[in-house]
Amino acid sequence: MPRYDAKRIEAHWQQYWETHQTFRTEDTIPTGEEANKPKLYVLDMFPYPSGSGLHVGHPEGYTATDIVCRYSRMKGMNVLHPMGWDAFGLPAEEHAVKTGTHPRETTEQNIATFKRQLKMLGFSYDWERELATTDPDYYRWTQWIFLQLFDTWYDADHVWTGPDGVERKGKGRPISELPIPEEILASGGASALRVDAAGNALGGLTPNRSPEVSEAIRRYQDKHRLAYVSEAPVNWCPALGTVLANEEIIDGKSERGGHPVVRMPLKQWMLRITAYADRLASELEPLTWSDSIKFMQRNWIGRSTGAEVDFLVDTRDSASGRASALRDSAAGNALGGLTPNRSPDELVIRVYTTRPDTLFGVTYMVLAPEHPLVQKITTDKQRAAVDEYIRKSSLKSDLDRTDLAKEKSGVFTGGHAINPVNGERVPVWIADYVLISYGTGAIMAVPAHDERDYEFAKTFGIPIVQVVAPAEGSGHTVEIETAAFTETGVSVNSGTYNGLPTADFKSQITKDLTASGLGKEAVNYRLRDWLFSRQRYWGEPFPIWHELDADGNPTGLMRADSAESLPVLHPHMDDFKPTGSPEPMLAKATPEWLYKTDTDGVKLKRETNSMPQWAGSCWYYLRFCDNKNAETFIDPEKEKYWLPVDLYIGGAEHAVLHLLYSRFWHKVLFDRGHVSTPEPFQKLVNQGMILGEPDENGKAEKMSKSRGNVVNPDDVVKDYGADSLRLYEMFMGPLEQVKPWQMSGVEGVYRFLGRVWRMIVDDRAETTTLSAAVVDSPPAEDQLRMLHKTIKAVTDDIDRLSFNTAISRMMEFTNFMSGQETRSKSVLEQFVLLLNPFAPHIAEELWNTLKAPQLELLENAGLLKGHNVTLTYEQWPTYDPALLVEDTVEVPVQVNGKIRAKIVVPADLDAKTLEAAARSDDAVQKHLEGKTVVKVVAVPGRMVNFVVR
RNA sequence: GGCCAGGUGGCGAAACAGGCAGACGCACGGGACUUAAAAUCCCGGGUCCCUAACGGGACGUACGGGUUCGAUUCCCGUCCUGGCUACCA
Repeated sequence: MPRYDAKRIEAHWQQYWETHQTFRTEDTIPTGEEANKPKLYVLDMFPYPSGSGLHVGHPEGYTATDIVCRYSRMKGMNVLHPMGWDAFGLPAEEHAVKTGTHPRETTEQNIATFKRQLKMLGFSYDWERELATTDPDYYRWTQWIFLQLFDTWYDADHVWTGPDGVERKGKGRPISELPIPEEILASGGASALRVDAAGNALGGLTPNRSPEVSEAIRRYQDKHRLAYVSEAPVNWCPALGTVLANEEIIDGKSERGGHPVVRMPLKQWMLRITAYADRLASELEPLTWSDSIKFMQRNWIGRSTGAEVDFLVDTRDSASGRASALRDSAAGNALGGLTPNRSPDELVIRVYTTRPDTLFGVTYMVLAPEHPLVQKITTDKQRAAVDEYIRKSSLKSDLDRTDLAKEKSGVFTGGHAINPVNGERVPVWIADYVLISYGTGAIMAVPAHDERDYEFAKTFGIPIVQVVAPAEGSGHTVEIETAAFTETGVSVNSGTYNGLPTADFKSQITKDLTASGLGKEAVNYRLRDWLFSRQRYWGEPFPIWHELDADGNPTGLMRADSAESLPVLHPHMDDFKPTGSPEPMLAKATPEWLYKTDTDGVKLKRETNSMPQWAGSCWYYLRFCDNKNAETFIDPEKEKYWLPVDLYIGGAEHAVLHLLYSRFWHKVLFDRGHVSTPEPFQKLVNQGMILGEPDENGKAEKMSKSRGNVVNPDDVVKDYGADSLRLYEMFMGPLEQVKPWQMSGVEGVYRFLGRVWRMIVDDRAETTTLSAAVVDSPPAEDQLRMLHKTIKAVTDDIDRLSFNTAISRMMEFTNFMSGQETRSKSVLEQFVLLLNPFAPHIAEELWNTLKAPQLELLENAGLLKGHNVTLTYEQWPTYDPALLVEDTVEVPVQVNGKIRAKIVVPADLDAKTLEAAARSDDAVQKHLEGKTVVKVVAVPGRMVNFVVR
């Protein structure tokens, strides 16, 4: 009993918190007195409950948020601090393939383990709000949000003012409000059919419209939805049995497991995140996120501005041998004399460039091997070589393609195109350094001013024409024989444009191209639409049906499940083995699950893809505010009260994926009026990774099973207790920094807690009683001053999430106080309150020991209630600034910047007197002897510096 | 290659606004208590030099320059480490 017994104390208080629901946040929005409390929503990135249990990396962020929450409760805030499980995902399904255990069973076991471990660490979560993305009550609403995406199109020109009062351009609107082009409305033969598309929720169908027109409208709408089906080359991973998003592929291999990935065309669900690219980039600005994360997001979105330029194909050497459409006058005029109203059989290569000012330097063009024009412009002579190149590059995985990055490859198609600015005939090549998925899939190559083009031109002996010269005084030099010049400058060899600075040239040529119909300003994004379907079992089924014709073939038309019919549950399955083909797992479901006939007699087949793991994590922070609501995904009042998340802490590995997807969904919900804030996470902090224990060379590596350096929180808690683990993880160093684990450091904070214990408790007594040194009398002045210094330091440190320094200040307090023969009880009580956010179990125990007489009185009077016992809702200590002022200070005295003496003077001594005091010091005089003082700098209370010669 | 973050004792680190570099902790050394050990408590410490000692001096925050009375802190250049990204036209 007398010794600091972490195990007993922690078990007792965890039990207490549980039975008294100490950390329960009221489900209703506070009213009356309570409404004056500021709200604080503090969120952890919820974990994937893996089979291996909690890792010491998890409690790092969780402890940080827990400190903020416990501190804020004591500051009188209404705190929301929930926890849940990102529980869909491949490992549970892979386990099912191996053992036949249903993924739900594995998932539930893993959740139980995680929950036990988190409770063991004493985090102050409101467990009433627990949720798992795999709960039907949860994914019902994931499916519902998908239907919102399915029901939304992006109106890029719509100018509107959101509930936040900010004017925006571009809005997600109901698909029923999508304007239908006249030619579609007229396509059914019925002339001038007037349609009020806005009036109809379901596909804009009106009874007086011909079936052909209705179908055309539906197909048109389907092309504009934020959730749409597209057939495109995607990343198929045979080992995982699923397609993967670009974001999930690293160096041509799957991020999970490192399996090879091949590209093949497949029909897949896509989410139109590119529509929100601009807003996702620009609305990042006001958020309190680290610059590096903002930068990574902006980079991922990769907005660039430039121009699209049309190059007419010179058909005289095309394989088809068609009559030339090229006017021979082409070369005559500045802009090639090409007229905008071209004949339909002319072939045009449209390129995207950020440097339209280098158009005069184009010496060849490149199409991506997959470009649709390749076949048309390839000459018979080159056909064999071109086909061979296409075949080879299609076989290459992305990995091979990047591996070969150093060596440029490509083949001449035999075709030529006409440079619109000077009418020159330029050869057209294909090469895999041009990607079909970016820009137009074709480039104009300017070897003189682009490194990649330069390298390619050198490899294949293509001419290099310099059209930009360094601006005068820029300090740049050009040696076009050895390297490309990629800087901006002044144009040369560019006809009438000569002498223009790059920026001016860009805007001028873009204007001229636009005027002649040969080009236009264009914006491009690195960001691609989000591939949203997977072929696995353990993910959310899509709430979508495909219409079948009389023969049972899909017509390409779709129907959505009604919101009321959700959730779409998983079918029962015994066999979880991947099909080995891109055929989804759910296609193996029973016919009852797969097929139905709708009320209008149309046969329907279920969508058998499932959603990716990102889906559930895109909106969980919303559901925490109202996790039991059966009517809607979140009550609008609760959403308004709790959102946005005030502090979000998690690993930097989610810098672009989860955090971008989540923001995208949130913006769609915002546009559709379901949430009131444009952004979900106001402040974001990334904790640094915890590395393994350093080896004998002092080198620390990432924890991993294969290195055998994984630290299990269970073991640490067993040996030292949860308070020590929490304290150590915060004491290691700054939260955001990468730092190595050192078990001896845990020992150190454990010793500190022992000192705190003995500072207050008599560790030789039979029961937990106060140390004889603790006296119930007014504190001595130095104790009081130490306390107030500590209160200020700890408070300031928590406010800036500097937990390591907060702990060291509490250590200083303890070192000082332990040395005092009598310790004021009131001072110790205040200190225990400061300790509480960091080491809550021992703090509760000490608080109750210090408060025992008062508590006993209350108990005898029958007034003892839960919140009288726990210190959770005690007021956070405040400090008196007057007590922090020292009477005297030690001031360093420098001579020529070198410290020669330290003098003790009254703290408020003015500069003149301070200088005199410094000058009279013996050591200073010695250094001033025989020298001339040219200048004296005296800063009251800080320092004195004599400048001598 | 590009971008971001960082480089301070044997180690993790601190110095928040240009003003005493190394708080706090670990490891280490010495001492007390003990039959002994553990636990606990006390003391010590950047490096080098001078001194028997008290004490004193020089150097020191990756490296080289600069601004300043004064630089770990600001500026320029170089090197190294970690992270992200990678033919995005």
